[in-house]
Amino acid sequence: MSIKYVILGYLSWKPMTGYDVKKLIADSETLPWSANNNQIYRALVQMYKDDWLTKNIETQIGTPNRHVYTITEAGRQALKKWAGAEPELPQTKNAFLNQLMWADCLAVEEMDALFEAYLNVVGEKIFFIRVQADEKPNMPERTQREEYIWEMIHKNWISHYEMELDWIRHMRQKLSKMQADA
Amino acid sequence: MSIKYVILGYLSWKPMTGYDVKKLIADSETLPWSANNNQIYRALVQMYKDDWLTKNIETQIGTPNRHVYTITEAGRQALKKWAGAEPELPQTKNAFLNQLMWADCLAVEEMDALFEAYLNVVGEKIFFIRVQADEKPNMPERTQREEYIWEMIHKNWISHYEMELDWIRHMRQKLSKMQADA
DNA sequence: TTTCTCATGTAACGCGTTACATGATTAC
DNA sequence: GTAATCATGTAACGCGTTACATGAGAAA
Repeated sequence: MSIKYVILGYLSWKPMTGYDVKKLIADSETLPWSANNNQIYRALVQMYKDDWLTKNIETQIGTPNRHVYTITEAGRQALKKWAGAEPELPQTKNAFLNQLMWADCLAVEEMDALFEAYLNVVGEKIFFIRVQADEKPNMPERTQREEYIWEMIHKNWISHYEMELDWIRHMRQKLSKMQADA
Repeated sequence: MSIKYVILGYLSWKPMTGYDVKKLIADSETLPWSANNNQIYRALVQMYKDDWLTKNIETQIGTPNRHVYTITEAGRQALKKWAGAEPELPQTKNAFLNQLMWADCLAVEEMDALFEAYLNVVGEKIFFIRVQADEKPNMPERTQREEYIWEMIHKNWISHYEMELDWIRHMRQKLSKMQADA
C-alpha cells in the first residue's frame, strides 16, 4: 500500500497544498501514517511529475509560497484503478499478543496489571476515534453511498478495538477463575 | 516492537540455531515477520554480544557448522521484563479500508467484485490460521495457564478476521438494498 | 534430474520515522 | 513572552523486505 493514493484521494475533494494534506492525515485516528513531511512532499512532487497533479504556486510575502496541487484526469483514473485493485489482507502488528506468548513467567498480579494497562490504551483509542468522528473536516458533498461507506469504515475500526476489549475481559475473568480453582 | 523478543521467546523453550528459529517464524500464520535471514542472524549475534545467549558451535562436514544458541539467565530476565512492559496499541494497516475511502467512483458491480475478492482473501487467511493451529510445532511442556493463553491468542486472530467477514457481508447486503431502493 | 532440506550469511533497497532548518504572523 | 499556525523542505536512521551467494545430501 502506498500513502500516495491517500493523498490523491484527498486531492480528489479539492485542490490543496502539502500542508493541508498533512493536517488531514495527522488528524486521522485511523490512517496508519504519522503524516511526516518527508513522505508527503516527495509524493506530491512525484505525482506532479507523473502528471497526476498540476501545480499552482501562490506567491506570498513573509511565509513560503503555497504550492497548490490539483488532481488531473490521469490522476483520477489512477485513483479509480487503485480503488478497484485486488484487495490485500489487513496487516496487524499486535505487540501485546507477542508479549502474552511469553507472559507465563509473570506472576498473577503482574499479568493482571498488563491486562488492565491494555484495556486502558485500547479504551483511550476508541475514545479518540469517536472524538475525531465528531470533528469531521470540511468534506465535499457526497453521495448516500459514499457517506454510508465512510460510516462503515469508522465502524470497522471501532469494532476492531471493542473486540479487543471483550477478548481481554473474557480472558481475565477466565484466568482469575482458573487461579481461584487452583 | 522487536523481533528480538520473539526469537528470545522461542529460545526459552530450548536451545536452537538461527535456522530453527527461522522455520518457527516462517511457519507462523500470525507473527508479523517474514522470517528473513538478515534480521534473525543479526539479532542472534547481537543478543549473544549482550550475553542474553551463549553459543555452541557444532562442527559438521559438508554443511555449515550449526551455531546453537542457548538462553542465559540475563536473557530470561530480559524476556520477562519485556513481557511485563507497557502494552502498545495494535497497529493495523488495512489497505482495503483506504481503497474503500475512494471507492465511490466504482460502478456497483465493480464494488461488489471488490467485496467478493476481500471475502476470499480473508476467508483463505482464516483457513490457513486454522491449518497451522492443527500442525503445532514441537512445544515443551506447558502450564495450564500458558496453554490457555496460546489458545486465546489464536482466538484473537480468528475473531479479528471473522469480524471482517461479518462486516463485509453486512455492508454488501445494505448496499445492494440501497441500490434496489434507488 | 530437479527440487527440497540443512545452514550460514550479505547486499541493495523501500518505506517510515524523528528531528532539524527557516521565518513571519497570530493568539494567549 | 511563549506558543501555535502557516508553509516549505532535508538529514539521518531503523526496520523490514527480496534477492543473492554457497554447497552438501536426500528425496521425488
